[in-house]
Amino acid sequence: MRNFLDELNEAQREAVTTIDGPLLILAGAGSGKTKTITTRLAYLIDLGIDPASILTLTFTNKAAKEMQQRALQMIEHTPYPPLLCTFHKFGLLFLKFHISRLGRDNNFVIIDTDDKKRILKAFKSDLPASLIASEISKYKNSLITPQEAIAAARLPNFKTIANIYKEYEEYLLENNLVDFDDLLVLPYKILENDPLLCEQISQKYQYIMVDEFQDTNELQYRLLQKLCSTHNNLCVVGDDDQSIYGWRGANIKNILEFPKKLPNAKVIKLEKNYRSSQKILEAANNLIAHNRSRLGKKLEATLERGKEVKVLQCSDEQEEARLIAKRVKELIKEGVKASEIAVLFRINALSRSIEEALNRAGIHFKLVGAIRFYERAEIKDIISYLRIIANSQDEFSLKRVINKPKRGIGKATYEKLHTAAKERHISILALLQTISYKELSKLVGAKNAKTLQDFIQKLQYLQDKAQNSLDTFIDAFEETIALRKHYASLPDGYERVANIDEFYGMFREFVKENPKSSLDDFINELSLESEQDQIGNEAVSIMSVHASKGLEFEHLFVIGLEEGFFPLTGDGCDIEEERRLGYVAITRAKKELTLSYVKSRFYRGRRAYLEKSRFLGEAGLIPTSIKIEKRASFKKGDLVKHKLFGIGRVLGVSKAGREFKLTINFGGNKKEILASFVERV
DNA sequence: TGGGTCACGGTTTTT
DNA sequence: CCGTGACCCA
Repeated sequence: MRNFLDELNEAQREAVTTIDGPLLILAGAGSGKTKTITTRLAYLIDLGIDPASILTLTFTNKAAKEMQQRALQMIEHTPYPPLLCTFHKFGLLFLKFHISRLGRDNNFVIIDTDDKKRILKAFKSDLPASLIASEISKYKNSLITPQEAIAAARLPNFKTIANIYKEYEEYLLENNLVDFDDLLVLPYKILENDPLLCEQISQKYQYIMVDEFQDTNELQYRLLQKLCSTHNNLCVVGDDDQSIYGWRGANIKNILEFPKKLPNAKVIKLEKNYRSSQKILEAANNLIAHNRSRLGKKLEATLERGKEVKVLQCSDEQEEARLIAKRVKELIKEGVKASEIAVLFRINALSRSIEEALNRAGIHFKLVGAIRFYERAEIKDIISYLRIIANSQDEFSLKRVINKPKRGIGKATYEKLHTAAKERHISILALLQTISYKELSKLVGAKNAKTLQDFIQKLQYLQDKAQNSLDTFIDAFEETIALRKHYASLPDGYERVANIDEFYGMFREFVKENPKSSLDDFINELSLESEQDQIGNEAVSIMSVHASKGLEFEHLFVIGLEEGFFPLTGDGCDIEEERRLGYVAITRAKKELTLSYVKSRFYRGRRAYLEKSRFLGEAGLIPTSIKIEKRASFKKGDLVKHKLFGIGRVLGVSKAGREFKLTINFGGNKKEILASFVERV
């Protein structure tokens, strides 16, 4: 153990050896955060603390996996490893043991966001399912019940949403489904209702660590409070300057106010940076210093001065992409590994020109986090099949696959089955399993009845197979359902077939490694799995700034540093969060950093003329021109044309924020209009 | 049932 | 400009 401590700097060592009471480790970008956490874990165990009493929570599977690996390397003599997993995985484990306290069976199935929307769509409403989904998520994360939501709703739209929320919850309960929010909400409710259990659990986990604490939402924070209610041994690690998930509910106050909320909390700052050159850190420090709500810390360089940060000015996105591709090619020629090069952008729409230019230059690249594996239609099809095989109540999965591959069972037939099942208060599958052929043909016609009976027989056969011989299950699955064959017959099926093969392979591997597990276990494991970890060795990575968090590259390009794109302005824009995004982007770079902007960019079918980003000036990369007061392009007496009102004459000009407002006389009709909405005649 | 056409709207993403 | 979803007709 000694030697592990010797490898740490002073602040890191203090963080590792402070083990009692609340502790906030403010870990700047590239400051050895993972090393500190994993060493702390090893240290605790080395002190003789029971690994079973240590809990470490992360946000992503990737982080959990990485830490697990690194910690295990350090811990040599432990009978069992400490629990280190995502919040959601912890919730899942908890529910497997305790969901019975809510009167529910622990063979529940986890649904993902896509499934959620599918369910919501079935409750017809004119509001988009995605909106309803996010509103429901907000309710859940604020621990508001459907009844409370209905009672509080004033506006008609909110009433609709609240009512759908109620129906949705009933649907989940009926089908024994659990959504991602439930994995946290339900454990919280259980702990809230049962103080004795809460105390027991808190006693069980004497030492709790949380990674990326700046990304916790309200519910996660409250769950943590429950978990450490008896001891307050809560060590949180994070960086307020890297909080970039406010828009999805992360509450930056959790980290900003941690010292205030827990007055005896110790705060340790890790400010020594081991990743980037001095020049790069300077830019990062300069930029983030413009934020007001932060705990305040400054990255200190340990590496050499390095190259100047480059600012690349281009006329348009074509040139920008071409110049970057050219430089990337040079780097590769010089022997730089492609995996050490990345191009980042604020919004995915900007990736296109880069992709094209890299393609043209013959550079291998990988678009990180575009469409996720398990969100692909073909994979979701298989998963849906697996779900109905594992849990025959699962109606929405059935809906997805009942006509896949096409069997001629369309919407109309499905509706007939749905109403018939509802009348009898059973699931469609149960209906199909019990109904006689005669009755079924009366309901949907002889041809469909035959198809459905055949379908149900296949499912029953597979259900049997899943229970008795999971090792050969997946082969039996392809034999009976023939999804792979189906996709292979489609014109663009090549990639889909490859995905299906990969999935089948994953399944076989899982069964091999977990011989005692059930199909249910596989599905649950899968729902929490993502695969953003495979960043190719041979390829240049191109990705959004969000997707780059936690990664590092020797040579980094950040494109689109223009007002309106980065920072991305618009309604609900949080300029400080945008700045933190800029900070995250810059601090990904180790040796060489290039920031580019264009004068004009083709976007949404039109060419937009843009100003360079204020971040360039704030980072001290270009001289901050003393703000020249923007002059109005119109004056009194000018003739102008408006799309709707036609031609008019300017009567007056006034300022409206960064813009100018014109008073215009359209044939006796006086209007106040922003200058950007009219053009000179 | 399912293929075709048109209108519309459009950040960032993990579990 | 491009993908999605609603709607219509064979």
